Amino acid sequence: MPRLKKSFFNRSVHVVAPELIGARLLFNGVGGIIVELEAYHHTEPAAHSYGGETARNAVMFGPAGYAYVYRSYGIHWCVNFVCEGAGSAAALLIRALEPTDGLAAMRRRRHTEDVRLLCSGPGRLTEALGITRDHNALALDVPPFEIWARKSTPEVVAGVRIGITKAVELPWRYGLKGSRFLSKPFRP
DNA sequence: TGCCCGATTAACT
DNA sequence: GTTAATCGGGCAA
Repeated sequence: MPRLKKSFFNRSVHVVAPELIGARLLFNGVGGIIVELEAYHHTEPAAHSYGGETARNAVMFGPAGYAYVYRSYGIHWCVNFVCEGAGSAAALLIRALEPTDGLAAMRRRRHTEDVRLLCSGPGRLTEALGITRDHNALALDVPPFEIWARKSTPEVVAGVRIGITKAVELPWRYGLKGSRFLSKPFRP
């Protein structure tokens, strides 16, 4: 399967999102299958880019195919894939992986043996992969990032996003149906 | 400069 | 189900 190039991300965030479910994300060789993500767009108030460009969210306003990393609750790091290209300020928050590569490194960083607790959550997966602010604005199509296209088309489900207080009704959360590695189940 | 609060998690009851 | 931890962005003063 081909490694995804920047052009892959240069489309509507809602086209890219379901195509990334089932894709493999590696960071320095550590990672797994993307099973959950959420879309954000500058036209809706839950997005960091909603209020316009600032020093923190500048990467979201740049070209597609780059990583936007931010600090969450002063404790965790979260990683997004910028989509749609300059001006759209759209991105996909990676929320959960099914761990497949570098399990030993993940267990060491996460201080747990339980494979279900390694990457099931946006803050957990960045800790497991070793992603921090140092990696903000890195390109997604060259190391340390590697993103591999999925081999088949999985069943994708959608639902409302998690942990937000604005635009709560938008069904912009995407997941791999039936995965046991989701950060939370999807409501039927 | 000060204050509020968040795209979360883990450890509680 | 509830809550502490922890800190930088964004905005009011």
